[in-house]
Amino acid sequence: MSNSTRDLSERSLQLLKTLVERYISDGQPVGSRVLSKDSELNLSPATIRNVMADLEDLGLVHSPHTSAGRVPTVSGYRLFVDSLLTVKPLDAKDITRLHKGLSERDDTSNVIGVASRLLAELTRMAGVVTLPRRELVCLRHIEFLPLSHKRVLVIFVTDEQEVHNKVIHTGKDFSASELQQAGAYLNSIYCGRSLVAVREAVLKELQDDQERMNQAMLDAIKMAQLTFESGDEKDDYVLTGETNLMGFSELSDRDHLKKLFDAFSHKQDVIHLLDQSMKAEGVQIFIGEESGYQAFDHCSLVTSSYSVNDEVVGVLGVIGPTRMAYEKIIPLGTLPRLF
Amino acid sequence: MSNSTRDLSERSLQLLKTLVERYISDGQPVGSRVLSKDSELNLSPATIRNVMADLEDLGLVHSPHTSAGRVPTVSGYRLFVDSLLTVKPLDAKDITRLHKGLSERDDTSNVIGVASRLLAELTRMAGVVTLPRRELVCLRHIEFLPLSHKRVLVIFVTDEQEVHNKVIHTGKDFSASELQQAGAYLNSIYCGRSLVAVREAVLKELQDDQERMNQAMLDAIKMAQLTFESGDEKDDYVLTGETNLMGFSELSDRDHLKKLFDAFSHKQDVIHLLDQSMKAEGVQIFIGEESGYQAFDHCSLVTSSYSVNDEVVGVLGVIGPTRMAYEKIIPLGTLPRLF
DNA sequence: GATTGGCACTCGTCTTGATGGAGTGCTAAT
DNA sequence: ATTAGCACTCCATCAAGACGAGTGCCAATC
Repeated sequence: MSNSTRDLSERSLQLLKTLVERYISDGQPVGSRVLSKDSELNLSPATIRNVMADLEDLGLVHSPHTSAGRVPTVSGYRLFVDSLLTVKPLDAKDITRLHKGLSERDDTSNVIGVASRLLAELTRMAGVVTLPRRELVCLRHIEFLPLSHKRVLVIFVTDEQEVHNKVIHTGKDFSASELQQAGAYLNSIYCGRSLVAVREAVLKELQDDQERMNQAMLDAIKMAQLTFESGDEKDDYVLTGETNLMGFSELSDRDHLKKLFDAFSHKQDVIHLLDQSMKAEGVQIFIGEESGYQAFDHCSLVTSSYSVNDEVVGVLGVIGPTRMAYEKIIPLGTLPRLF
Repeated sequence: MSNSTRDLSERSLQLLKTLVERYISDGQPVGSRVLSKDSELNLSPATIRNVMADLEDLGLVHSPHTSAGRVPTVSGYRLFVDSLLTVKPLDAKDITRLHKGLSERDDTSNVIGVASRLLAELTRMAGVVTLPRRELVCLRHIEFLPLSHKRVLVIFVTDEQEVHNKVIHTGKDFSASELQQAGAYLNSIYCGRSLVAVREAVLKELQDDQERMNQAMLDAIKMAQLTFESGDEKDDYVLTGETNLMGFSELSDRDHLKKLFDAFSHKQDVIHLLDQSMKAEGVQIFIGEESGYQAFDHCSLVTSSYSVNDEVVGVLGVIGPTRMAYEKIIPLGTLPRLF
């Protein structure tokens, strides 16, 4: 069965819309009587019951039991957000708040955290923002410090103020001044290039004839290679307001809650999910089981990617129960433009 | 009423002990019959009921209702852990696991995180470890990088491999090379001294006559002052295994859980609590309301401080329900010695 | 033919009352 | 001082019944 808009009369759609809206605001299965009064079509409950039966056949709504009202299914929500939703513009008060919050950012020097917190506060759900993907971001400064046992601490700064560090194992011990030289050398040639570009350049350098380089240069290149070798660099995200989710009755079941929070702390699944939505432009929505992860079965995730220098490098999103006020959440997808 | 050991007969203490042990393992109020069989004193349930009445008068145990068994109160637990507990030595398997985990640490280069995770895994509760207090830790390297708008990014490394960074606002814009000089200068005089010592030295320098310094030196000192000025440096901690706490029925109430997790993410209260226990040597235990924070009402916190260079710089701890197997948790207080 | 009112039916929730079990407190006997 | 016995209290569980909400279907109506 295809749930496209065409299969349904204007009236059925209208009813589905008010049903979803009503359910989102009340959280109770909605019956034919309320629907009859809520919708502007002057229809009797009986008529509405007929329509509901049709919608149920199409899998858009569902009855918890014989004599409860109807509740939207995932497909129902999907149709709703895709075709029926009337997005509300961002509240002026909220915009002010966003601007204010983001302008204070250099106070904490943590834009990502601030953005996540703002999302959580505004929506009273959970806010999540991924850190910019390292590879797409530019190298600004790199530096090495000696540790004991042939280990070297690498510190590198990307873009404006993100500081990363990593311990690498070198073949031999280096002195502080040797390392300083290496850093200076690498800075002179690789600064301003994206990490992925640096990685490629370094590899090429190592494959090319190494005759024209002296030992110090070679050591430097090797260390750079160790630093930027791919793989182990996990992307990360900042999640705030998780506790807001404990307030929602549909998530307050202990098992669900545990699964959800476990997913939050393992991070892997969440990262994967967010990664997926980074590929899509604009606002992306996963409703309930659509995410494919059991932990998110009763949750929806609304995301939007953000860019630095016209390059998509991360996503921000809001996590809440499937029963969320989509029309207020979706406009937050414009948040990235405020950066 | 003073709950000292002297007020009570050997027998009463013995009974209290078995009661607490039984309650910890079962989680059910324990009645006179089980107690009669559990304890090696051959006493009839009736006699035990008399003793229980005494213990109840002393506020050591409590009846949830007329005909349920008895449950230890906070004072009961307190007396138990202070005087009755027979601490079990650390399981050999666990020691192996700890050693293994800690030896792999430089893989992730995050000892704190690894320790916290190990605590959580071993206890199946929540593990928490504070980061070493910055002020007590030694400066190894400092460096400045220019940002836009009179802002400077400070990166400094303490001890072996902790990297910190901070943005400071300077009076004017500096060039990269000026900043490099400043860093070199500061490194030459302050390396190897503790942050608190550096702070003091810097302040003294600024108060002394500044005639003998050139402008560059003065700028460097001023930047150091901005970097290490006290106050805003919040201590922090790493908490893992929070989700384990959701499994315990006595904490699974939605409200309690929310309060608890809120406390975890606000951090402030937890930090304060951990700070308190840093002052005490050895293992410190907060049982239920003893912590003074409502969020922890049904939790206990077992902590132990750890040192670097014979100086106490942080604490590690385990958070779980008051009904926890104290005899297995407390020996983990020796964990710091394994570092 | 679409819409509506009416009616029987289903199902979940809430209340009530009965039953049984666990555990206590008290008292009298040992 | 300890114990056995007994009456009592309270909780948990279950069944039965009343109630309300909502449905599905059918026949009447527009």
